[in-house]
Amino acid sequence: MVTMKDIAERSGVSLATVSRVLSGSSAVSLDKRRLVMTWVRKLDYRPNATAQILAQKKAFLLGVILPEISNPFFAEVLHQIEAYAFLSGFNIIIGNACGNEAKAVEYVASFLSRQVDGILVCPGDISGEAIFDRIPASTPVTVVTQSFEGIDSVFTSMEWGGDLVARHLIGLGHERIALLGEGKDPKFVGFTGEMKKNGIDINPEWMLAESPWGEDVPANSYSITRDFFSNHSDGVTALFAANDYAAIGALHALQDLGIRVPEDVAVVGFDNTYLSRQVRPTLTSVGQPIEDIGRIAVETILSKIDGERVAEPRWIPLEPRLVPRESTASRRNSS
Amino acid sequence: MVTMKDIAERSGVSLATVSRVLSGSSAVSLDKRRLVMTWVRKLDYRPNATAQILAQKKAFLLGVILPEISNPFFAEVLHQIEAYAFLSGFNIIIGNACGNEAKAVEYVASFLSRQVDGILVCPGDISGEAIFDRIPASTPVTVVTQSFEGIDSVFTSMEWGGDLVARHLIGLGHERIALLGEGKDPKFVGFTGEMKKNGIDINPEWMLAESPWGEDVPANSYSITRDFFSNHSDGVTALFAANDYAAIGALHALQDLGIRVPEDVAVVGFDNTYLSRQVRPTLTSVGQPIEDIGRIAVETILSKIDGERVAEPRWIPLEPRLVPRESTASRRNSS
DNA sequence: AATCCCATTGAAAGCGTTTACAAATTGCAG
DNA sequence: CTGCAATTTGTAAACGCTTTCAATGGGATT
Repeated sequence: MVTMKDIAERSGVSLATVSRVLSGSSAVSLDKRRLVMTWVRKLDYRPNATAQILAQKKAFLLGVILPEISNPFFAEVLHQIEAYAFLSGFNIIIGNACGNEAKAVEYVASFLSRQVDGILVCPGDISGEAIFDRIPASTPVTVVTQSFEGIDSVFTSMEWGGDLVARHLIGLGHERIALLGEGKDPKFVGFTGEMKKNGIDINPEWMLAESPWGEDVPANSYSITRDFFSNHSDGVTALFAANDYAAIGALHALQDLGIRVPEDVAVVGFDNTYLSRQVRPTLTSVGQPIEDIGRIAVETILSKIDGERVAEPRWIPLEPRLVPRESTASRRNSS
Repeated sequence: MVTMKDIAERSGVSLATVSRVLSGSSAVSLDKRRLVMTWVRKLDYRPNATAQILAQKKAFLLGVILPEISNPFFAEVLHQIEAYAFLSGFNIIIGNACGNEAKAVEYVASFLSRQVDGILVCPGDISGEAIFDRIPASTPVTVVTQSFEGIDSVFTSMEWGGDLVARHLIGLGHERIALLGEGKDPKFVGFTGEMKKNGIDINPEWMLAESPWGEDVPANSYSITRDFFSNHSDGVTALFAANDYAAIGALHALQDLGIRVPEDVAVVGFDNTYLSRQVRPTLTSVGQPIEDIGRIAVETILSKIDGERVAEPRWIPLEPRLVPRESTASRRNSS
């Protein structure tokens, strides 16, 4: 490997001068600069980032903790983070927690040891506590995709998403709407709140309870939906599922019962996964503004890295987007 | 930050002794060892990985170049690579090329500058040349997911995948089979080869040409398939698509024409994406052994990092898996 | 008691940068 | 010319660790 020392010797200048030429940190006479650059090119010199980090105490490295890379949503978040970090000259080192808190903690330790300039954390289903406890105050952190007490957070407001669905369905004339998921889910809270504002109450019996994150979500929601609509459908004209997987299970259940979507029952999913575009009928869904999340998360942490100290943690809720598709096409037109 | 020097001072021993205790590289008397460890714990000492890298010339870092993280397939490959790297104590630094060769090259430069121990490259659709040219022979590389002239490669044999499809369809009694994709695609080469071995020729007219990687693949394959089957379906009883996206477009086309799948026409996809499980009917597909790819890729590069020098590059073709689903259910049972 | 060996330890030289400080050179006003 | 500031350059000390080499000391061996 060719080092600065080699360049210095060939050019007959000191190490400091070479460093100055390379970094542009202070003026160097034109002739020496040219001389040095000539040798830099001739020997194809590449700086050793490790040595630079040690000397400068700046690594241009961001650690990213993810709950599960192979989940397309987080893969996309990572993609956006990477894109914006790249623009700012930062590299990304990843830690995939796999729902394993100990692994996440170990990754955090690695990151700190490697002198990362900051850590972005997508906690996913593991509690953040253990992670944040091990990050010293001197290392910037921001939570991505969720909000966390006392820590800068960039996330989508799920309540807001529920609002959007409510307004969308109200606009289409629906008043009797079943919910598929967990009642305390913020999106349902937002949804019922917005409905109530419009004088519409959601019957608690239409809350088809299901954990949206377990194994084999589509199959579960299939059977739950099938049960509901074959027994006591109760005049329900729309179904709002906690996510696209659940929505698709429901869709299949309705189709198997001979219930037409959207003519008889409209279906709304959540997350706007690419499934929602592939299924028939295509599925109305609510998407997170992933690009914004990534960009703003990176901006937030870079501003802290650049020394900005803000008194209190910033919570940045972002607005989701409703993407209307066939599964909620207007009833007037279709039936 | 507390450094080894602090530990040394508190314990009243030399830096060298602290280093020896921490690394276990050579014997230290029990009392000093205990003394040092006491202070290590008391001060919560954390080694500075950057300094270690500089001194040891080993970074325990793997660079991974990906064509597109948000593609679920590559996300899963990354996941597996991460899993095995983690077990060996290696961290992963990622570079997302986004089909942009210049970006890939820039990432490679970053990685080298950071003294990564090795680079795993998924070239995707960009030509590897430019990348490999910039990696000095001293840095281990292995290609993942594809094979590349003169470089260690871990990949799925697509010919083999074509074989599997051929045998599967033959076993179900199909003889007139349309192909949806590019004729020179290795999987089709494998397929036609295996068919020929069984005395079955594929009519060139049944080769429904389509680029499987462009924009809006499902829509394209939809119209191509629809054209074919509405005009001159020619007794074709099965369709083998180059990937699941294309297969799903075809599926919808057939359904819209009132052609039953699998009773009238069987459909086989490729890649075994999670779409294949969600679509109705569920889609028979051929999956890559992603876990094996990740594991073997990591094993391969680690063995090179550990100094193993093999004369000639290793090409490691892996066997794909055919996953039979509803779209090729036996015709005897169904019709 | 002298010799040798081994286990333990410390001093110091790296690893490849940056940077504070000082020295040398230049230009220019007095 | 002399003095002074500004510019350019070099020296050397960090940065935090590993590792070579030599030194020390205590047994065991003769």
